[in-house]
Amino acid sequence: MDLIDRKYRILQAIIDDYILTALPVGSRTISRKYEQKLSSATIRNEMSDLEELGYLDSPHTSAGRIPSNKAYRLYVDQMLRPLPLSVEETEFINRCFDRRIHQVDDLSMRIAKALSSMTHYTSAVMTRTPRNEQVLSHLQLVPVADRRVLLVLVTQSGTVKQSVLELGSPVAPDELYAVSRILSSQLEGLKLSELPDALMRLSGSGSDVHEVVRAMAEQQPAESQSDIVALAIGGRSNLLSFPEYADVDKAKALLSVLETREKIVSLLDHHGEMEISVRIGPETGLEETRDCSIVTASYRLSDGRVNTIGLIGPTRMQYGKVLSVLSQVGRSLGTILDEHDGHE
Amino acid sequence: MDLIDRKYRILQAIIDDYILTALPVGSRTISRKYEQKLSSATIRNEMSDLEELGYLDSPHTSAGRIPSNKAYRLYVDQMLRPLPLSVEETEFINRCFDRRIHQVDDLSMRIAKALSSMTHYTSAVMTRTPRNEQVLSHLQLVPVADRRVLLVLVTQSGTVKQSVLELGSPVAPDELYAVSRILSSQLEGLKLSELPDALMRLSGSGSDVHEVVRAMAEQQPAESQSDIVALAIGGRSNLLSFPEYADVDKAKALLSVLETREKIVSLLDHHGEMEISVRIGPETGLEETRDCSIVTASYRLSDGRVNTIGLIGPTRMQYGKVLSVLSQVGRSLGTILDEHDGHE
DNA sequence: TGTTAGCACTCATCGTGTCTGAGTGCTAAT
DNA sequence: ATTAGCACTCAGACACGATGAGTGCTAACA
Repeated sequence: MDLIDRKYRILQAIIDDYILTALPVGSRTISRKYEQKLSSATIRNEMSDLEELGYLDSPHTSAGRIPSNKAYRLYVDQMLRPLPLSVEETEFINRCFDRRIHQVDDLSMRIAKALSSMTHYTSAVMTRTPRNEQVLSHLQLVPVADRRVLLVLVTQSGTVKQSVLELGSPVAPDELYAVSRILSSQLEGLKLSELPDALMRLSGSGSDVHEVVRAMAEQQPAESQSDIVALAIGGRSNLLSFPEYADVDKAKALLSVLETREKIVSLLDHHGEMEISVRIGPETGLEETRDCSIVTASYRLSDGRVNTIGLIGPTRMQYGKVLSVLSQVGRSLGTILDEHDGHE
Repeated sequence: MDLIDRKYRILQAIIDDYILTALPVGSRTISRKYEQKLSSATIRNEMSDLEELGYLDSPHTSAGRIPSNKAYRLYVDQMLRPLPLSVEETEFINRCFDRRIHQVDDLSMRIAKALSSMTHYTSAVMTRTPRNEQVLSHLQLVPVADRRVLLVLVTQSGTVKQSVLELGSPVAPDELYAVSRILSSQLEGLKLSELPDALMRLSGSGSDVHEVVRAMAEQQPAESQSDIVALAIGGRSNLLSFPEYADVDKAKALLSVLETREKIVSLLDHHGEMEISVRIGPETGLEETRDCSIVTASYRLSDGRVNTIGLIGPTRMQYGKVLSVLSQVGRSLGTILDEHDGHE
């Protein structure tokens, strides 16, 4: 269904205006601000057609029209002119990455803060480290109590994973360091997914080693299936500025979702092929976000980790800006992380 | 200024009622629900006195009274009867700790979730690890790029700290592992605060070691002053249920504070001697929280770490319940962490 | 002297009715 | 095909009075 040029332009004008103001837009507005050659009556006819085609909704008889999800879809897929970032914005992004990144652990948080402060939406930064592609770089046991040991696993991509082991019998601290060295040299270089098998093979060793191996083997199955997922959320309170969340209950429902780790992850995980994905309304997959849009950018790093950054806001989102910001930040982040990765 | 018994009881009734309903409470309500021996007129006289004494405010002429901060202070300090937790609640808390704590990293988050789901307020869990009391247990270098190295420090209390070093000249991965071993054996057992000095002494060693030592020494000063602070926040959206935040702007202002790490830390850090502290309104110290109350419980663990758990809500907080929950959870948490700590 | 009944007064809230203005759809003229 | 004109709709703003929960004060009472 091709829309003839004029309808197309009018629809675009309506969407642009509504994104800006959040107010239903009427024929007169379009005629004055966007299509001065045409009278409001003409616009009215076109709008009526557009409504019939499913691109517009009217909240009630005598309010203007608002774009439907179908309209946003069209807008994102075909009407979007890339909005170049301003010099200030580019500089802002660069400054974020420019700084020496000494604290790895809060890099995600810094990016999330930057994303949300630039766009005024809520941002998420997720790094998914697939367990079965990660190679163990070092293993360290730290005594915390008689029968309790902290196990620290460091992978070659720099991910650190801690867990607590419950030993059947106490092991002296000095012994533990010896065990650390033995296990570390035995297991280094293996993929995390190979650990269970390797542990099986080791279970015949000296008694202290055996004890630790047993404890590791015991907790391994529970963990080995799931990837390691690091998550940072920024600018939650930004959502409260939008008139669509003037109703506190709506706001609460949405913010609750943003407190549930699994839900956020499910929102960020899209299984499409695209690097950048825009999901509108119900496409987001969750009931609670049926009138939000989510834009995500995903990059697979050379060590198998997948980095996803995303923004969530009302369907009336500034898609142009959001897309530019995400792709720019995504690019910078990909570069810096892959450099990190030894393939600079 | 001692309040005679009756005034005292009436004030208590007013506070109780207001905490429950959030509605200004009138003389008639008190006379019917709390002091049936007295007529509303008598209550009126007493309330008038209480207002003059600064314990009550009236929003406007004909709208009942609401407790002032001074009243809450008195309430917390003198009127509070400890509210025992129900069986279900105690069990709920136990279940949180009962579970094998394999994932150390999300213990805080689990506690925060539990606190906020039990109280319907917003919770915070903070663990402050003072750098100068922590003993290094292991040091590991992981190559991430030619001139970039991930430094992982593990302390004897099980805290893991990562940072990225920028090397002046590239070091081969194999070399790096050798350096790891050397440095680890040299530095193990030292306090983190002793690292800078120790690094000075080591700077004469082999060239690769030297390079790493230099990079560590370079970033050390920036970090060595500040403690390592881990923070988890739970139930932010709970705040939106309270009528005091029906106004989205107020809600936004408060939620913004809860997105600023430093502000949260400043709210949780109180320098009193008490294990449990209740701060009301302006006592919280931040402009943005001038009509909130914050209750915190702090426990110093035997290895020097300080654990603080806290709840934030409107000044009209259920102090009784909050205090019981916090002290119960604090106790359990202290136990489990100190057991962790080798002193089981 | 402390307590209470009674009364005048205040003021937020709620429902009602009216008005206004932005919007639409339709029809007839250009 | 476009537009001017007109009747119609409907949310939002405003004014108005009624309601009722509250107060303070005074005078009577135990």
